[in-house]
Amino acid sequence: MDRLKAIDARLPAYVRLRDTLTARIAEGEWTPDQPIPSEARLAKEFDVSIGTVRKAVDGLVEEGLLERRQGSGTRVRAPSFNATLFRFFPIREKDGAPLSIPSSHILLRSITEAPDEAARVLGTREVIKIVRLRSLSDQPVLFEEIYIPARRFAGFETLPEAALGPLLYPLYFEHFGIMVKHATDEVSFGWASERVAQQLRIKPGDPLAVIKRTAFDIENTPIEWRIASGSATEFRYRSEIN
Amino acid sequence: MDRLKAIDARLPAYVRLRDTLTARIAEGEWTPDQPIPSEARLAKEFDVSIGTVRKAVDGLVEEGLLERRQGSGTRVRAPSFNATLFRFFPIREKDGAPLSIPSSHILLRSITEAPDEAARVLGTREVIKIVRLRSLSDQPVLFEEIYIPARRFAGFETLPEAALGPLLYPLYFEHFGIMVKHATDEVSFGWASERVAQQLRIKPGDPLAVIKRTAFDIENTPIEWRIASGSATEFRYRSEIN
DNA sequence: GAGTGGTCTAGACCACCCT
DNA sequence: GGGTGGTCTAGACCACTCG
Repeated sequence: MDRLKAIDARLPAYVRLRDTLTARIAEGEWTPDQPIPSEARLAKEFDVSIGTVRKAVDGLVEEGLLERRQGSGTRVRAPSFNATLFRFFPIREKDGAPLSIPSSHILLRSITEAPDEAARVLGTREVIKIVRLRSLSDQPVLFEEIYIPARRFAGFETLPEAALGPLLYPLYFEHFGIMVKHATDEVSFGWASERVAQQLRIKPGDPLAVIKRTAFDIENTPIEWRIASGSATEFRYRSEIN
Repeated sequence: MDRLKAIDARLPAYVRLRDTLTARIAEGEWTPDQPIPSEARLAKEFDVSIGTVRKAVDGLVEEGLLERRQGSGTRVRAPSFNATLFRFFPIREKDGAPLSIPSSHILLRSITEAPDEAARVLGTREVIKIVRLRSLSDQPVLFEEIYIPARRFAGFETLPEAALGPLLYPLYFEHFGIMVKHATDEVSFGWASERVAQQLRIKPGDPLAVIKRTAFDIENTPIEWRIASGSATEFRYRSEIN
C-alpha cells in the first residue's frame, strides 16, 4: 500500500521530484557506477529550476540514497552496511591494537517456519533461516538467527558457499536486487541458553546483550528480522544527543 | 581556544553567518520567548541574499539551536532535555498504561574532589557532586552520580531545595546561564554494588546497565560528567540505522 | 577545457500566524 | 492585513574532477 502512494499535485515541487527520483532509484534505473543526470538536465527534464532540483537531491542525500561529488556528479550510494551490529561491541583488541576484520561462519541455511515475532514483522511464515557466528580474530562475538521471506529470497538457501561473504546485505543486493535502506535495532539484556553459551564460549546463564533487528528495503517493506546475542560484559555503546 | 576561532573570510558566506549567529545565541542576545530578526532583516543587516540567510539558519535548525515557525518567526530553541536517560528504560507501566512522569530525589550535594574519569573530562578536580535517585511512580529506576565544575556552578550546592526540580539542565540554564547543547552517552554492563543495589531495591551482584554521560555547552566545553545505573533487566533501547 | 556540483543573488508568490 | 517563514525562479560565478 505504501507503494501505491500517488503523487499529489498539491505537494511542493521538490517533494514530488524527490519521490519520483526515489522511484527511479528503486527500479534500478541508475546504478552506483555511473552518475545520475546532472542537476541542469534534471531541471530541464522536470521543468523546474535548478534550485528545486537541488532541494530534492539534498533530501535524498540526507536519507543516504544519493551521494554528491563535486566536479564529478551525483551517484546512487552503494550499500555500505559495514557490520553495523559490531558497533555494540568494541572492534579493537583489548590492548587497543589495530582493528581486526569481523569474520562470519554460517552454521545453517534452511527453509522453515518463522517464529511468531519474525512472522509478525515480515508478514509471512514462509522464511529462510540463517544461523551465523561472527568472530573477531577467532574469538566468537555474536550469535545470530536471521529470517528472510522465502518468496523474495528464493534460492538463497542453495547459493554456493563461495558466494557467501562476511556480510549479508551486499549479497541481498547483488543476488536479489534488494537494498537495505534502513533498520531498527532493539537492545536488551538477557541470559545465555546452553546452545548460545556453547557457541560464544561462555557459560550458560552468563549475561547477554540481545539485539533484535528489523531491516527495511527502499520502499520501507520489512525484508529481514534477526536476533543477535553477544556477551553483555563486552557490550559497549556510544550514543549522541542534541 | 575553541572560542577564539577567527572567522576566515575565505569561508562561504553562509558558514560565516552561521558562526556569527551561533556567537550571538551563545552570548544570550536572543532568548526563546522572542523571535530573532526576520530573514529579510538579517539579509539586510549582513548584506547577503535571503537565500544565504536561509542556508545559515537551516544549519542552526539542524543543530537544534533554532526553531522555525511559519508565520510567526524563528526562535532560539528552549533547552528541552526531557529526562533523556529514560530513553534507556521503558517509561510506560508494565501493562502499557499511560506514561508516568519521572520523579527525582536528591540524596547529596557537596563540593568535593572529582574521581579520575570526571576530572579528566572536566579538566578540573574542583567539582560539585550530586547524587540522585530517579523513579517512575515510586519505583526507583536510575541511580546517578553527577559532577559539575565548582567554578562555573558556584553556589549550586546551596541552592534552596525548592529550586530543585526533577530536571537539572533547566536549572543549569536558569541559574548559571549554561545551556546543554550536546551530550554523549556510553552504555555498558556491570553488576550492582551493595550501595547501588540498596537504592535501586535490587540485590547486590544483580546485573546493571551503566551509562556514563559527558555533557557540553554551546561552545563545546564539557560541563558535566555523570555515571548512572539502572537494572539491566529493565534496560531497553531502540536505535535506527540508515 | 568541458562538465559537474557548490555558492549566491534578487527577486516573486504562497501558506500560515497573529491581532 | 501585515509580517513571517516556505517554496520557487532564472540566472551567475566559483571550485573541483577528469580526460
